[in-house]
Amino acid sequence: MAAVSRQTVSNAVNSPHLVRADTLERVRAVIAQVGYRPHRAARTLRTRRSHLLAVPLQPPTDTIGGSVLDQFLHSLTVHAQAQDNRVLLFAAEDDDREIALYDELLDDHDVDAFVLTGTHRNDRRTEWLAGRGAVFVTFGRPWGADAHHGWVDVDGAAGTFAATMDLIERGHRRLAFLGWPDGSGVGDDRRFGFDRACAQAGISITGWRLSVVNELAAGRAAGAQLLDADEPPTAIVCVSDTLALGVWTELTARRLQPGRDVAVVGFDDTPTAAVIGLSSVAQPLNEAAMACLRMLTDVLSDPADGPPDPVLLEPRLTSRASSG
Amino acid sequence: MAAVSRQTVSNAVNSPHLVRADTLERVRAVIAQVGYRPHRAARTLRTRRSHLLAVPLQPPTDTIGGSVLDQFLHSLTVHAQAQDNRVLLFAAEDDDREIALYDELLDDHDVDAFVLTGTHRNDRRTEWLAGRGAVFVTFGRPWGADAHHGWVDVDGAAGTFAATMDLIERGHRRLAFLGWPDGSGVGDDRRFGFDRACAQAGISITGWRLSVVNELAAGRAAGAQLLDADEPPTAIVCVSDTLALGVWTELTARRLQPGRDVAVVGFDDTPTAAVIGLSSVAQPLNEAAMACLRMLTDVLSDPADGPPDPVLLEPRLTSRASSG
DNA sequence: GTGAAAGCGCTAACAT
DNA sequence: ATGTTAGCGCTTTCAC
Repeated sequence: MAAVSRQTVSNAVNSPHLVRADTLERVRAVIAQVGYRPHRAARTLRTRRSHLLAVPLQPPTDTIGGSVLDQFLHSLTVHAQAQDNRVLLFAAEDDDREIALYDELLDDHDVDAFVLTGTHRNDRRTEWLAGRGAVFVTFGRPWGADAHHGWVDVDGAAGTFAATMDLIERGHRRLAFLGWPDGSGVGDDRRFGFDRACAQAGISITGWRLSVVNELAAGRAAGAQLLDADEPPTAIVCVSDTLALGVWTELTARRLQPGRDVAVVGFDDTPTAAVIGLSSVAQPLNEAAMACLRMLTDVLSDPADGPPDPVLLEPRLTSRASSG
Repeated sequence: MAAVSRQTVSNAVNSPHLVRADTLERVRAVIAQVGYRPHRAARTLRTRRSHLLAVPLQPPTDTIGGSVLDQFLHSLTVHAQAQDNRVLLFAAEDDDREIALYDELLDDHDVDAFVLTGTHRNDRRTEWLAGRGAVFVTFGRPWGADAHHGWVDVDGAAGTFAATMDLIERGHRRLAFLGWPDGSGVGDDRRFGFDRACAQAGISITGWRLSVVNELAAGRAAGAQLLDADEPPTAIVCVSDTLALGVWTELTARRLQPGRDVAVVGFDDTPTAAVIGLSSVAQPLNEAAMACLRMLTDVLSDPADGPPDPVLLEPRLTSRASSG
C-alpha cells in the first residue's frame, strides 16, 4: 500500500505536478505493482470526457477505391490509441439520420469529437455540428462554403499535376484527362492539376478531356473514344484507379500494352493498381489521420481558439509499368 | 412532469413489467417529450455493461481482398447499432499486444464482448479470452483445436464445389485448381471443395493442382505454367480473386479471352472482380455479421450455457463473363 | 406497484 | 502538498 488518499492517486495520474516527487514515485510504484487502471465509465461520468472519437462508417462501395478509407481508419485507430483515445464506429443511411446519431453520441456517450469523411457540397452535418458546438474535423475540404471548422485534405490538383508533369518529362505531348462530371469538388480539383501542368508546358488539350461516371465500363468506353480519335493521345491521366482500370482493359483488349503503347495513370493507389502495375497517385493517409488527431487535440485542449488552420497534404506519385 | 420517482423512470425503461400500465404510459410520454435518454457512463458504472463490442482492426493488406473485412465491419456496425450496441475499434501489432488490449478493454471499458476475425492455428487470443471468461465470437473457424467458443464461418469448400460444378455443367472436363500452400486452413478448405466436385464427376486432376502465395505475379506465373502444359486445362478455379486476377492477366497477355478461351473463377467477390467481369464466390458477409451478433446476444443473456452452436454459412457463386 | 436509500469509481472543489 | 467531502446519473436492494 502507498498509504495515501484516493485523491492523491487521482492527482498522481491526472495532475502529477500537484504531487511531491517522492510521493509521486511511491504512488506510481504501487500503481504499477497492482496494475491499477482507472475505470473509464466512472471517469467519464465525472469529467464528461469519454476519450472516444466517433467515426461514421461509409457504406462499402462496389468500386476498387474502398480501401482508401479503410487505411485511413486503421491509421486513425492506431494513433488515437497511442493517445489513450478510442474509435467508436457508427453508420447512418443519410445525413439526417447521421445528425440524429451525433446528438445521441454526444448526449449519451459524451463522445469527445467526430472525424467525418466524405464531405460534400452543402453538407448539413458540419453545419449542425458547428451549431451545436461539437468538436470535429473533416477529412475532406468543405467544398463550396467557407470553413468554420478544421479540416485535413489531400491536394488532388498537386497529385495530377505531378502525374502529368512526369508524363511530359517522359516525352509525351499528346495528353488526355479522363475525369468525372463537373461539380464533384474532388474531381474538379484533380482535373485542375492536369490543366495547370499542360498550360505550364504549353500543351494544348482541346478535345482530350472526357468526363464520365466512376465505373470501369465508362472508363473503358471513354478510353476507346480517345484511342479512336484522329490523333489519339499517347498518355491518359485518370481521376481514379477505377477509370484507369477501364482504360487499361480497353488497351489490353486492343492488344496494346499499357506503358509501352499508351501511358496510363490512375489516382488513389489502390491495391489493384499495385497488383497490376498501374501508376497511380497515392494519398498520404497516415499523415492525414495524424493531422486529424493533432487538430482535435489542439481544439480539445484550447476550445476558445477559433477553427484551426486547415492542413493540405501533398500526394505522392507511384510510378509503375503503366507509365512507360 | 410525470410526478414519479427517478426509480420508476428507471424501471419504465429497463423493466417495464414492474410498472403499472398507466404509469408506464405516462412516463413514456414524458420521456418522449423531453427527449430523455439515459447516460451511458452512469449506466455502465452501475451495471458493468457498456453495450460496447470491441473489434480488432487488421492492418490493411496490399491485396485486393481487403474489402471483405470492410463489408463485414460495416454490417456489424449497422446491426449492432440497431440493438443499442456500438462497435469500438482497436488495433494491435501481434497477438500478445492484442491480448494486453483485451485486458484493458475489459477492465477499463467494461466491453461486453469481442468479435475476432482472422483466426489462425494455435490462436492464443481465443485461449486467453476463454480462460478469462470473456464473451466473444470469431468470424472464422478455430482451425486445428476444438472449439471452446462460438464461431461463424463461411463454407469455403461448398463455394469451390459450386464453382467447380458450374464449370463441369458448362462442359469443362480439364479443370485446374490454383491454391495456396498447404496448412492455411482457409486454403485447404477451398481446395477440398474442388477435389470433391472433381471426384464426384469422375474427373482426374493429376498435375493440375498448383499452390502459390497470394500475389498477382505468382498467380500469373502459375497460370502460364498451366497453359504451357501438354494438355492445358480449359477452366481454372482459384482460391482467391488475387490469384484469379493473375491468371486473367496472363490470359490477356496471351491474347486469350477469359471465359471464351479459358474459364477462370476467383474467390471473395471483391469489387475488382465485379469490375472486370471475373466470376467469383461471394461470402455472405451480412449474414455472417448478423450471426455473430445473434450468438453474442444469446451468450450474454444466458452466460450459463456452454459455447453456442457454430454457424457455417453457404457462399454464393457469382457468374460473370469469365465463366464463359 | 412505487418510493427511498445506497453506492458503482472517479475527480472538482474546498479544507487543512 | 495532501486529505476530506460531495456528487456525476444511474440501478440494485429493500422498505412500504
